Amino acid sequence: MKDGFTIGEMAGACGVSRDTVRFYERERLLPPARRTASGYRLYGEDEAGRVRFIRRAQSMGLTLEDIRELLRVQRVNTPEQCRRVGARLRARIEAVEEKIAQFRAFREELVRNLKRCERAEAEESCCPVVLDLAGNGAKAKA
Amino acid sequence: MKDGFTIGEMAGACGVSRDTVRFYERERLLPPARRTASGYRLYGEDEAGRVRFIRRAQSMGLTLEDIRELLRVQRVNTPEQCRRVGARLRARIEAVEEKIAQFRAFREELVRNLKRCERAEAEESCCPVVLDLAGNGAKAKA
DNA sequence: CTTGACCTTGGACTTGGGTCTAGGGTTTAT
DNA sequence: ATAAACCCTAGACCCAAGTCCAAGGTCAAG
Repeated sequence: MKDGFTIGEMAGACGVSRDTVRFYERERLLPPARRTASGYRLYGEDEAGRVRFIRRAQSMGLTLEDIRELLRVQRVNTPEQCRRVGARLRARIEAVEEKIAQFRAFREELVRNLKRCERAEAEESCCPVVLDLAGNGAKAKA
Repeated sequence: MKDGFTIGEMAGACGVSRDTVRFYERERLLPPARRTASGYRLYGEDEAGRVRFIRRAQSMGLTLEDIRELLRVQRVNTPEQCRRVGARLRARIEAVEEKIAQFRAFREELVRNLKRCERAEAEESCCPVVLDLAGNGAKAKA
């Protein structure tokens, strides 16, 4: 049986649980696995890569549904499909760029608060940190 | 009753539902609201700012628990607390920076796929897009 | 003084993304 | 040849973060 990994091996290698892998298969994020004669699932690097992609995408805030969409992109055949895929990718990239901008703004907000905190500390004036809650997009407080 | 917003007004202004506002109060992400004589909740810009902060932080991938932590930072008094707050903010900022880096990598991954897609289209060779699933961190396929 | 649009509470329900359990079968090491 | 450590399925369960509902109270307009 040396032509693949068992579910436990591959799950471990990807930092997820066996149950999660089976769950992804049920949810069609992974294709039905090859099986040994006795019915054990058998995996290779492909599947492992796919699981890692899912986790990465998830940590970027995509839902499993979004990811299913992205994965449908695989093994495209007609030029027509090809164009749709391109469009999908472009949309996704824009969304990611937007997200990066938001993160930067959020970071600035935290930094502002940290500075205030440090200034107060230096002055021994005792940190009047009140998070600058309204932040960028919000109406200022007059 | 012109000294504040009703729950519906302020929820609307923040793009959340009344139920969500009440939920945040129950979860102690908002302090118990002031009330009118008849028991209606009454809000000002402060609370609205706070709700917007929560939503922004959430969209950065923080859980309500994380946000509760950040909010506890408000109205700090002793220098001791001040230092803890500073540490917390610094940790959060680092986490956000890490996240930005991940996003950039993810973006690159999507761009690579898009390029492949476009190249294939140009060549009329029909898009053999197979998402480069393993991506940055993963073991290469041999 | 009623109608409709608001507000109150408490509690049940939902959805997404898993996680766990029971009741089996298999493989490997000893 | 048996125990430990895997694997299988189906289905129940869990948690976060809301969302919805019922049964009622309030307020502004007509």
